[in-house]
Amino acid sequence: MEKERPTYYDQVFAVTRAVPKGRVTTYGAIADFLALGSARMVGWALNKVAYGMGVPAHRVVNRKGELSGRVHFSPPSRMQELLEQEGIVVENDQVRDFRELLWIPAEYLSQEDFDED
DNA sequence: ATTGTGACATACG
DNA sequence: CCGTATGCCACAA
Repeated sequence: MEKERPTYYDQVFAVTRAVPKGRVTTYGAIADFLALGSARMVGWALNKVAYGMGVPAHRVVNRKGELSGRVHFSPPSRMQELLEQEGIVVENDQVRDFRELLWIPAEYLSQEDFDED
């Protein structure tokens, strides 16, 4: 077996997958939980997978609650549809009651508790 | 090693 | 609200 150390992607994927249905999180929140660098890395990592590994990337939005990453979906409207399927209301490319739907991994998960695999 | 890139965040004017 | 600047740092070439 080829030994593979956890890459930054895996961290982001794991946390993203941990986001409860009907909730959303932000790049900054994930980055903060990982305590690794910046939110940019999160979006960049998601771009590599883009739902390819079963990662609900549609639950990740920017700090304003906007679907900033929808352009990376196929089609872009896919992101909003997925969110609406989970009961999230999206208006003007922004999540309604985003503040209430926001799920911060750092407040629910522990780096010890969460495993990458 | 260096440069370019990026689904962000924050600060400033 | 908008544009600009800077920080952030993993990864590809």
